[in-house]
Amino acid sequence: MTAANVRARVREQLTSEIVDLARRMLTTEGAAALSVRALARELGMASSAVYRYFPSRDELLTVLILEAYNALGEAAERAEGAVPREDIIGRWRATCLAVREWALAHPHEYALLYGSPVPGYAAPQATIGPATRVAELFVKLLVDGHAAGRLAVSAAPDAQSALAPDVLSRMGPATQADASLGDRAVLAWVSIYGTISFELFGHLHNVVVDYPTFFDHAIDRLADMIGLR
Amino acid sequence: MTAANVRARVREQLTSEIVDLARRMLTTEGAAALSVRALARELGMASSAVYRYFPSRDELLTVLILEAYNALGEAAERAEGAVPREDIIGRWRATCLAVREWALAHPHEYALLYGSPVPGYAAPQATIGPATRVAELFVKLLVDGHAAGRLAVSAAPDAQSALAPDVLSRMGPATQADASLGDRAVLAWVSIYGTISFELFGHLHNVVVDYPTFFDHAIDRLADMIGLR
DNA sequence: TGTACATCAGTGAACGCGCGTTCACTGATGTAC
DNA sequence: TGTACATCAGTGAACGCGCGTTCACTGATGTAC
Repeated sequence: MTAANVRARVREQLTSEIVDLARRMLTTEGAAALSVRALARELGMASSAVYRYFPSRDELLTVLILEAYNALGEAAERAEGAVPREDIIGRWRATCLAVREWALAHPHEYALLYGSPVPGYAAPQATIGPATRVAELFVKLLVDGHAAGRLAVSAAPDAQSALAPDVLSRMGPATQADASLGDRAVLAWVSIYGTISFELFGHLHNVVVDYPTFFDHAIDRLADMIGLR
Repeated sequence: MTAANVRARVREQLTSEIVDLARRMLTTEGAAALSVRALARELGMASSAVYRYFPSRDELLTVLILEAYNALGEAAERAEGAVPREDIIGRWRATCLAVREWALAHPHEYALLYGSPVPGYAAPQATIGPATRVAELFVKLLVDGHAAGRLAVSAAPDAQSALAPDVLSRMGPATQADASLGDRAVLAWVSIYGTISFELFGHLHNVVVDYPTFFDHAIDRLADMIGLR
């Protein structure tokens, strides 16, 4: 290994050490408390040194957002992947449960992804891919469900979809037979996140007593709404 | 009118002028940009003078949150109130549409109410009432719907609700006949907010093309889920 | 292998900014006799 | 009605804090000949 490679490796290690610490700070204190200076303080180095590794605070935030999307996506993929392919409802349930579990375990990260947009921060292109990993699972679910005949398709005449054409086409042939299927699926997907957000942000306080059961009911109802069986 | 009353009246006027300006700043710049100093600057007075009217920034934020909840509640009540009492689905639709409309017209206020919790800010008791005005409309809807026989009640054996007992009791006798009714209603309510939040926060970008239509479909689907007819 | 140079990581001070809140104060307005 | 006192609104300076980012620098590490 050349000397240059040693240097590169050391650099990589410190870079990931910075990200690790930033993630820990985000987890415990929230995004608002994540500052370059606090980070440097914790690392025991000058705040200016951090700029050798990240050009700005926003860049660092972007990395954290990317990581969070990927962590959530991975958790969902792992849970969903453990269910037999033909058990469509089981896959739906596993995905939803994994999202909620991850959100409860990482409330600040979840809020960063799905809470109010951070003022002055514009999500760069690079976040789009990781941001859609969970959605991708739902899309495959629809395709597989239709192929396996486990997706109720009831054509309503002159129904029209409000979705983007390429989203519909990715959802597969079922959306052509049933124009409302895509919209219902997106609504279900959104409702899952709405439920989790409301739970996490405290809007179900004094309304729901047994959160896991409530979520469980929600999953089943929404599966029903999509037409999974 | 005594001199003291004049003073009190002047004081009241300036107080509401401050709140007005604060609301305008919140509307245009968002909650993060709302600072006592910026406010005073805009008012043309010393920042310390503001403290004659509000003991702290948090107190001011609380007033704005209260106002926002009340404005949203009022908008929903007005829209819902304009629909004939016996048109249960019409009332449901009007309420949902009013909430979305208000949210689109006041995105920063909506984010303040339903986005990520503001770090370090604990909502005081006083916000609870106004916060439930819209929910109250939905509850009445259920009660009236059941009384009018416009609420499908299908008892599922050994189903159990995850809701707080007093919420169930406020929802009326229908929840006793159908244990899942309350949960479904709350899920629908949450889903409406989830849909609005996702639209507002940009998560439906590249997914939904026609937002009003998507929301319209959502309303109908969710009414169906509750069992309204 | 040794030396001259280039690259790089990290430092510490500084810039310029904004914030919430306090405090002693000045004047104006109101009150009591 | 006039005067002494009390109340109140608003001021301006200050405290103490934190932030992101820049910049000239030192010293160590790597590279080319």
